[in-house]
Amino acid sequence: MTSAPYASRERSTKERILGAAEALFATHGFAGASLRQVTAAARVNLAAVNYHFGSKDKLIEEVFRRRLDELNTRRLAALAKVAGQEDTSLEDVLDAYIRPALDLSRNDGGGAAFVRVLARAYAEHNETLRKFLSENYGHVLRQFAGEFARLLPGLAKEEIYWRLDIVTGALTYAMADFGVIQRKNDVDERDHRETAAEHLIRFAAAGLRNPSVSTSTATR
Amino acid sequence: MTSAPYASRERSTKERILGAAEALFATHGFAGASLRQVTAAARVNLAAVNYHFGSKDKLIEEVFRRRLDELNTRRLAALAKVAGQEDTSLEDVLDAYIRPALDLSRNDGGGAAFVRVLARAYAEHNETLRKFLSENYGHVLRQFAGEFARLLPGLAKEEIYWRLDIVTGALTYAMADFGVIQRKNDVDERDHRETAAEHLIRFAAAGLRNPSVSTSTATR
DNA sequence: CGTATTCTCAAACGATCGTTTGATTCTTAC
DNA sequence: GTAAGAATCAAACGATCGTTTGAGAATACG
Repeated sequence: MTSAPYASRERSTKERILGAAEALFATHGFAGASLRQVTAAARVNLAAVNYHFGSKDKLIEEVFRRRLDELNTRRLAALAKVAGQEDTSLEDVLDAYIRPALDLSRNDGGGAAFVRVLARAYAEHNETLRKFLSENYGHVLRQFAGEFARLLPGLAKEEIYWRLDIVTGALTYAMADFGVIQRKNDVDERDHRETAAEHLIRFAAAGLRNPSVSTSTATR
Repeated sequence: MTSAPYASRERSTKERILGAAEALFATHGFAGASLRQVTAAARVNLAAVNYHFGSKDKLIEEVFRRRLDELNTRRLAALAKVAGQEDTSLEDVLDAYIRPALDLSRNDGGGAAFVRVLARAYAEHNETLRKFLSENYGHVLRQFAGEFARLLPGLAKEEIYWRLDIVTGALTYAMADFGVIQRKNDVDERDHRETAAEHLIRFAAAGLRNPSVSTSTATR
């Protein structure tokens, strides 16, 4: 049909591998999911992974690149709509940061799994992965930090990075549905994530607005 | 010397295994750290793990039980000092929740590693582990939720669990030092965690105090 | 058409995994 | 001192891991 060889399968071999890898990495982790599980789920030959991607590590990187590029683009696009304007609120910027991740998690079948994979990446101490994420994620974080600095002139730049770090951690945690609290069975997964995002935005906004204090113990 | 057989080593075989496992699980994850790595780091024989613990899964459970019991006890003790009193502030209760984890992370050599292991447990989807953690962690969370409910009469019980879930996620994230922001090299690890705890307490308090809103989109 | 290239496939590679075995060494108790 | 028990050890078990191989099937291109 198109130019793809061995074509006219429902999806190409590379895409099927990426989809299966994403789902299995989310469930069992990078070390816990084997290439035999991945290729079996994708209904492709075992050797296809090393043929199309070179190695398991390269496959992991490709799983990230596919979604992360889109997530970063959406976040920056949402930020561009509100950045620098007078009537922009803190909630608007936080929404630009959180909403794309929420949308990603419910658009197609694989997005929800990727959010969990993203949380894995933070938990894994893999230096290669950390470096890869920092390169693709760092400039987005920097742009958001710049806008937050504009809206929060009372906070030092370093303080903003601190708080943004907490927000990102809480976001990753909430989005990945790693809470101890298990949602009721009659509540849909979408509603669950939507509610989580609403709470998180209000929570984060209140935390970011909190005025900075001098270096002392937090209590008493 | 004492009653321990093969004794008068610096520490017993079981404790050496637990310590080495804790450190390696924190660095490489449960699936990523092998028993050969663990036993080599502990300078014990490979078969010692299955002899003393029965299996790798049982070893993982024991790594958690050792620290989690102490963490839960400290948290409940700290909560008991401020619970039910008139002049208790939200920051006090949050401090009772966060401070023990901070102390644990810097007391001895293994505590800091365990906090990272704890974060791993949230990331791992292992059902056995989740169940184990829920059993040892659930009643503590419930007691804190009760005290928060007293201090925040305007919030529904379910709303409090939501926000506490976010706090726990952010705490785990911050404590495990999983941020993208890397601290300056001249800042000590202890100061780093202390600063993180201060930020987190102020952040969480502001987020918890935020009045509840009706079910609508968070922004606009 | 025929040749070249791309892709798939079954099979096997060596390495490593968790676990088990059986002999050996140390400790305890009478 | 000696038997019973607990702990350690080297070695091997079968299973699974990521990766490689070489032949064969499907496609592309002249």
